[in-house]
Amino acid sequence: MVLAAVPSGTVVTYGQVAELAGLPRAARMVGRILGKLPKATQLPWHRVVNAAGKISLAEDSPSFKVQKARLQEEGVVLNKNRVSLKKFNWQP
DNA sequence: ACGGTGACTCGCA
DNA sequence: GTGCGAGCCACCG
Repeated sequence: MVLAAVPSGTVVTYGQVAELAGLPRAARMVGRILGKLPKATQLPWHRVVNAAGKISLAEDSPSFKVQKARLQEEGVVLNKNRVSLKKFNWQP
Protein backbone atom coordinates (compact mmCIF):
# COMPACT_ATOMS: atom_id res chain seq x y z
CA MET A 1 0.00 0.00 0.00
CA VAL A 2 1.35 3.35 -0.98
CA LEU A 3 -0.03 5.06 2.07
CA ALA A 4 2.01 2.77 4.25
CA ALA A 5 5.09 4.37 2.71
CA VAL A 6 4.15 7.79 4.02
CA PRO A 7 6.63 8.68 6.73
CA SER A 8 5.45 10.11 10.00
CA GLY A 9 5.16 13.86 10.11
CA THR A 10 4.61 13.98 6.37
CA VAL A 11 1.42 14.86 4.58
CA VAL A 12 0.67 13.83 1.02
CA THR A 13 -2.07 14.88 -1.35
CA TYR A 14 -4.52 12.49 -2.95
CA GLY A 15 -2.84 13.24 -6.23
CA GLN A 16 0.53 12.23 -4.85
CA VAL A 17 -0.80 8.99 -3.49
CA ALA A 18 -2.71 8.29 -6.68
CA GLU A 19 0.33 8.95 -8.80
CA LEU A 20 2.51 6.74 -6.64
CA ALA A 21 -0.16 4.09 -6.89
CA GLY A 22 0.03 4.32 -10.65
CA LEU A 23 -3.20 6.26 -11.09
CA PRO A 24 -2.11 9.81 -11.97
CA ARG A 25 -5.63 11.22 -12.13
CA ALA A 26 -7.49 8.84 -9.90
CA ALA A 27 -7.32 10.93 -6.78
CA ARG A 28 -10.94 10.03 -6.14
CA MET A 29 -10.04 6.40 -5.76
CA VAL A 30 -7.72 7.24 -2.91
CA GLY A 31 -10.39 9.14 -1.09
CA ARG A 32 -12.97 6.49 -1.78
CA ILE A 33 -10.71 3.75 -0.49
CA LEU A 34 -9.94 5.68 2.66
CA GLY A 35 -13.62 6.04 3.35
CA LYS A 36 -14.06 2.32 2.88
CA LEU A 37 -11.15 1.44 5.09
CA PRO A 38 -12.04 0.05 8.49
CA LYS A 39 -11.34 2.28 11.45
CA ALA A 40 -8.90 -0.37 12.59
CA THR A 41 -6.85 0.23 9.49
CA GLN A 42 -3.14 0.53 9.90
CA LEU A 43 -2.81 2.99 7.06
CA PRO A 44 -2.02 6.58 7.97
CA TRP A 45 -5.02 7.90 6.09
CA HIS A 46 -4.89 11.01 8.26
CA ARG A 47 -1.76 12.06 6.40
CA VAL A 48 -3.73 12.42 3.20
CA VAL A 49 -5.14 15.82 2.28
CA ASN A 50 -6.40 17.40 -0.93
CA ALA A 51 -4.28 19.43 -3.35
CA ALA A 52 -5.14 22.56 -1.41
CA GLY A 53 -3.43 21.09 1.61
CA LYS A 54 -6.77 20.89 3.30
CA ILE A 55 -8.55 18.00 4.91
CA SER A 56 -11.28 16.85 2.57
CA LEU A 57 -13.70 16.18 5.36
CA ALA A 58 -16.43 18.23 6.94
CA GLU A 59 -15.25 20.09 9.99
CA ASP A 60 -18.09 18.55 11.91
CA SER A 61 -16.99 15.11 10.87
CA PRO A 62 -15.50 12.99 13.65
CA SER A 63 -12.78 11.78 11.32
CA PHE A 64 -11.84 15.35 10.61
CA LYS A 65 -11.04 16.13 14.20
CA VAL A 66 -9.13 12.91 14.58
CA GLN A 67 -7.11 13.55 11.46
CA LYS A 68 -6.31 17.08 12.46
CA ALA A 69 -5.34 16.07 15.97
CA ARG A 70 -3.20 13.19 14.75
CA LEU A 71 -1.37 15.36 12.26
CA GLN A 72 -0.44 17.74 15.00
CA GLU A 73 0.71 14.82 17.08
CA GLU A 74 2.95 13.74 14.24
CA GLY A 75 4.47 17.17 14.15
CA VAL A 76 2.63 18.48 11.12
CA VAL A 77 1.96 22.19 11.30
CA LEU A 78 -1.67 22.98 10.72
CA ASN A 79 -3.07 26.41 9.95
CA LYS A 80 -6.71 26.14 10.73
CA ASN A 81 -7.84 23.53 8.21
CA ARG A 82 -4.71 23.96 6.16
CA VAL A 83 -1.56 21.85 6.45
CA SER A 84 1.94 22.93 5.57
CA LEU A 85 2.60 21.28 2.26
CA LYS A 86 6.29 21.92 2.30
CA LYS A 87 8.41 21.18 -0.74
CA PHE A 88 8.89 17.72 0.60
CA ASN A 89 10.85 15.68 -1.91
CA TRP A 90 9.08 12.40 -2.21
CA GLN A 91 11.75 9.68 -2.32
CA PRO A 92 13.66 10.98 -5.33
C1' DA B 1 -25.92 -4.94 -16.27
C1' DC B 2 -26.34 0.22 -15.98
C1' DG B 3 -26.03 4.73 -14.35
C1' DG B 4 -25.02 7.89 -10.63
C1' DT B 5 -21.91 9.45 -7.25
C1' DG B 6 -17.79 10.59 -4.84
C1' DA B 7 -12.38 12.03 1.52
C1' DC B 8 -10.03 14.70 -6.03
C1' DT B 9 -6.93 17.09 -9.63
C1' DC B 10 -5.66 19.92 -13.47
C1' DG B 11 -5.92 23.44 -17.15
C1' DC B 12 -8.05 27.60 -18.69
C1' DA B 13 -10.53 32.09 -18.15
C1' DG C 1 -8.30 33.53 -5.62
C1' DT C 2 -12.66 31.57 -7.82
C1' DG C 3 -15.45 28.85 -11.18
C1' DC C 4 -16.27 25.32 -14.95
C1' DG C 5 -15.54 21.16 -17.38
C1' DA C 6 -13.29 16.76 -18.13
C1' DG C 7 -10.91 12.57 -16.50
C1' DC C 8 -10.32 8.52 -13.11
C1' DC C 9 -12.15 4.09 -11.10
C1' DA C 10 -14.86 1.46 -7.52
C1' DC C 11 -19.06 0.94 -4.88
C1' DC C 12 -24.29 1.05 -4.48
C1' DG C 13 -29.18 1.01 -5.69
